[in-house]
Amino acid sequence: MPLPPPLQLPCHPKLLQMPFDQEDQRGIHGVMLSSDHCGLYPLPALPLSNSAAAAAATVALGKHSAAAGSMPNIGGAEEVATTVTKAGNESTTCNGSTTWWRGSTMAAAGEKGKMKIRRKMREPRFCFQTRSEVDVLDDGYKWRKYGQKVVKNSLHPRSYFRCTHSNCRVKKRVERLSTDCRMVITTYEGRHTHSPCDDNSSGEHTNCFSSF
DNA sequence: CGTATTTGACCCGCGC
DNA sequence: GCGCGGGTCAAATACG
Repeated sequence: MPLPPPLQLPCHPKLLQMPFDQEDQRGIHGVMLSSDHCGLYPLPALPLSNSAAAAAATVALGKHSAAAGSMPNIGGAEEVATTVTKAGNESTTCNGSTTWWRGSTMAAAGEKGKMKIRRKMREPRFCFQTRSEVDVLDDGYKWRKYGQKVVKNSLHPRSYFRCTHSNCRVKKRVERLSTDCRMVITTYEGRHTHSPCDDNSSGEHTNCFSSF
């Protein structure tokens, strides 16, 4: 069996990008979809720091075919997307940059003493709830883990990743639902400044999400 | 040996 | 002001 394809987002990346551009920069911006093999369904409240995320679950969605072609209420409140995947983690070769995120994050935040500034800055976020056998879904980007934390009210630790691209400050958190260990919550924070293809010189990924 | 991951410590925001 | 919990750092360790 060939390697499973990268994570297929349930809608067009252009649509995923929309909330970033339309909403303010303070809160969570998510595409909150749930998906099973037969369709999409609203999500329960997610364990996000911003309680407003709970309201995100109210998005009414049709069948997956509708989601693939159009995204209702995309410009409204925060939403979360979920898809089903059994994708494994393709191990792609990093470009070898030793500065990976420091060049961007530390430059933007300054040194440690300016962490306050950095933390004040809220990045737009997307949340995906995914039924997956693997924690880290291959979305076409190259991620580097920088932390793991056991969070309260969760049986599973939360993992923290950064995009390895030198000028990309995108982060993502990955955690499993305590109520259903098969479900993985992936939260993207920030926007990629590059296409996934930039991370994979092989060009293996044809579905580039240039919008995150 | 270079790179990625792990993990304990630290920092900060927020609620009380 | 204090404590808790989430997020990040960075040294140690693992891995290819």
